Amino acid sequence: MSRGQLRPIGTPTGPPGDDTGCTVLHVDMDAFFASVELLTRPELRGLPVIVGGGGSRGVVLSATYEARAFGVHSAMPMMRARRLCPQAVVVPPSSGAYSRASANVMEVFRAVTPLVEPISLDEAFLDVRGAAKRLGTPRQIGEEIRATIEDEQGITCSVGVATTKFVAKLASARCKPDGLLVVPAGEVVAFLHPLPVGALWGVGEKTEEVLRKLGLHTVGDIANTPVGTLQRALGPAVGAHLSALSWGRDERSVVPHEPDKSIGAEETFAVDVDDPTVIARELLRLSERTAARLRAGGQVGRTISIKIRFSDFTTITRSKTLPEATDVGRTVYETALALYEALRLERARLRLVGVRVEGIADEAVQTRQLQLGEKDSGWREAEQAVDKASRRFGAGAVRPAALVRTEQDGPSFDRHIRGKRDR
DNA sequence: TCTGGGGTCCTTTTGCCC
DNA sequence: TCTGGGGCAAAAGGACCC
Repeated sequence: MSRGQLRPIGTPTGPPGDDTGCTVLHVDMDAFFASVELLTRPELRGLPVIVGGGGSRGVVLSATYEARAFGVHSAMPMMRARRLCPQAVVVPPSSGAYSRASANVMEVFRAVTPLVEPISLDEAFLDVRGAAKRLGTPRQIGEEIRATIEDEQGITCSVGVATTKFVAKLASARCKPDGLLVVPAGEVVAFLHPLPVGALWGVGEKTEEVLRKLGLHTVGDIANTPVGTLQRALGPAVGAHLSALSWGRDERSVVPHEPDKSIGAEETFAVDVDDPTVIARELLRLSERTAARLRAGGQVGRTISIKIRFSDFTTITRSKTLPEATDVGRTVYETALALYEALRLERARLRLVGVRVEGIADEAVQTRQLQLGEKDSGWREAEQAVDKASRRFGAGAVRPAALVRTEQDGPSFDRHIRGKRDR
């Protein structure tokens, strides 16, 4: 499929104002985090740059194309990335800058259509059906978006234009970086079938392996396999889904805003931990953080779950559903701690702990019976006061006593108050 | 090669009720 | 009274995505 040369621009062959039958755009920023970093550090342009945590256990969050040339890609362990590309400049992530840049590009999208579905900070689907009269064909809209973002934000993006979300997403991936690709309705099957199975949304390492054992290597192979065979190998839902995708069938529409179904926080320790006191303190911190986010969004949740990852990377979860939904950190913590203690881990070495609240609903629509002297109520008011203080004085200004670090807690505290680390 | 942190969705198992 | 099984919700695990 040639890039951007499928049809002459402006010669309608389909419905008026639409030269391809396409209605969906997928916009994907190129090496987003790394590109944002380059805005403030132009001297790094042209160099291999890797954004990622500095610690020994970090992974690559984003890498410039110069770094990718060495085989570096996102989600790769930092250790490995440094080995592959020792000359790379490693930059710690600055999440605030990414959020701001993301908000700016989302604004550009919303100027085109209100039907914007963000998938992450750096990606979104746009339904441009309603924008055609005002702004031209989907291809022209895509080019306009690309030019605007490059002018205003100084970063490039790639745009896939298609009849469905999933084909649009594959199209943007095919024309990366800094490209645009239109896949007209009539060319969907020809576009899809040569692709490797791993290109399909929902096919990761495990599924790919199952498919490989069935002798299926391309999307076309899947298309020519009976649905029943796929379903027996992969389960009814996944099997049917992949079969449909392989023929370009994807009913999902562009939905502007889906509320979160769960909110959580987790942390990988710098070194494995077996001390129950340290683990309990971490559960408290994560519970407070999660509950604060619930309150900030005016939400409550009923199911509390914890996640434990052992030093060998095996992972378990435990959950408990409460009679009443809550947004109180203390309640989240007490439930999380009880779940942890019930495991009776006997000082097993843990790599990660996490806390998550599921079954989320708007606090306003919940009938709030808790205010009538339930044990939550006192904590709730206290935590709301903390929220208020945090907004005025900054996060962490007020914390549970167990989270106030003491001198023997080590270097990170020292660094914090003394500004340097020399003891 | 040694694997982050934020999520979603699907499947299987289990316990409960009738 | 015992047993089977349908239906359901919760719990647990796992694959996957960015």
